[in-house]
Amino acid sequence: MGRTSTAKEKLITSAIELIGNRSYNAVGVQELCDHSGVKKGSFYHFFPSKRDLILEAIDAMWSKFKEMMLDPIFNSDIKAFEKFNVLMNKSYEYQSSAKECTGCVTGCGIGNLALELSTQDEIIRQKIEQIFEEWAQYFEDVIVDAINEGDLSVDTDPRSTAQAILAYMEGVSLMGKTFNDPTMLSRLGEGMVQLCISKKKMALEDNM
Amino acid sequence: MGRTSTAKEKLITSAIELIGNRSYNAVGVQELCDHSGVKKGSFYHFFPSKRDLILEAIDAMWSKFKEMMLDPIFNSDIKAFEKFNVLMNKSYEYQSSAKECTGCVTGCGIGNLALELSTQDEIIRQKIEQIFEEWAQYFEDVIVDAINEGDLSVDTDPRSTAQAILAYMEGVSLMGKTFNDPTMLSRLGEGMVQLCISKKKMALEDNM
DNA sequence: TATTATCTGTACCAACTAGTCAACTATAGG
DNA sequence: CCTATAGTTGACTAGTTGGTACAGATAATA
Repeated sequence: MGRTSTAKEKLITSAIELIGNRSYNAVGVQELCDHSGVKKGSFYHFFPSKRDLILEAIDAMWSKFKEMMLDPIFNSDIKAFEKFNVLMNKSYEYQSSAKECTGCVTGCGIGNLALELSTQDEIIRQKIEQIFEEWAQYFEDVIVDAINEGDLSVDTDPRSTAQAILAYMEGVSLMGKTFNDPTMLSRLGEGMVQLCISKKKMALEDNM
Repeated sequence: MGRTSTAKEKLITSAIELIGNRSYNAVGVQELCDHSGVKKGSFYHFFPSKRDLILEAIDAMWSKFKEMMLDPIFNSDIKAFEKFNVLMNKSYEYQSSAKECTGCVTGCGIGNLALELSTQDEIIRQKIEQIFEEWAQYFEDVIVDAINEGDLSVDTDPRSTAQAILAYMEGVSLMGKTFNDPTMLSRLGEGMVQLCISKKKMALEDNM
């Protein structure tokens, strides 16, 4: 019964694109509507508020990121350790094409929203916190694998190492965006592996 | 001649506080004026636009950060390597008190603005790029020292290592803000040192 | 084909936005 | 003490913001 519509999907897509390129507060409801060819009445038919749109857009971004980046890499049979490098390379390619397309390195859409909104909207903060937790879990699993394969010291703390790598990725994205230079991602990408070295191993090394 | 005024300083201080806690676009000129007890007319007497205020506020933030954090640490005679840990600890303390005071980990004020405005305002982007360049220089000098003191392999690339450490700091701040948990800074702080280990040394280690 | 839930278009709103302006006041320096 | 100058004030604008109201259009189903 009733009619069907693609307005909701179009609005979410536009939100990811426009807000991803600028910021949540810099993009208005009207612009979102114009860009997706949807009238305001439809906007508020599907979303109680702009905030509800961004909430759904964040979910969509995360799903897309998992589907296109994390799952293909982390479910593959690449050597555990190498997965981080592959992820960084894919990120580099993504930011490169973003720059060619829009003139700007846009960084990590989720990280951008995290910094903009964490102190202003507790629900959004919690949502992104949960995403980061899930994201770090991908890394943690790989680190555990690497330990089991003997590529990483048994003294490595998988959880905090995973968080450190995620922090580093976000930091590198931030630098890439600030310098508007995608090569930052590939040049600094190597650091990810270094974050895996445990302190114990470093101590051993000191005595070499 | 004419009268004197503290309005300009008060506005800059308020901008650092309010925009630092929320975001550039989330804080209006009126609120800035109310918070600093300055009338709008005076605002536009001192600043041609809101954007000009943030430009000066960024300079003030950076000066204050250098004066209170970077200079005391990096001009001290602490062992080169240890300086990174001291910086992270001081950052942890700063974010802890921010949380006790406002309820929120605010992260790095400069990094926050970088992500919010880099794609929207080229001048601001360049300003922050330059700040990051200067900031990384502090790190680079220390790394060169550490190499000379024999604490770091001669194969270490000081410049890209310095950038990696800065990226990591910014990423850890982002995580701390997203999790609203200052202890993130101290727990992940150790990773800074690991980023200094050169690949050559890692290769040696692999053959152990 | 009629029904009915679903969706769309338009006109609207109050609140807020950054920014303007001219009249006013205080004071530093001669 | 004067006065040029720097700073203050509050009322004002024009445009935008997120959000609302609701009549009318549309199409999936029965």
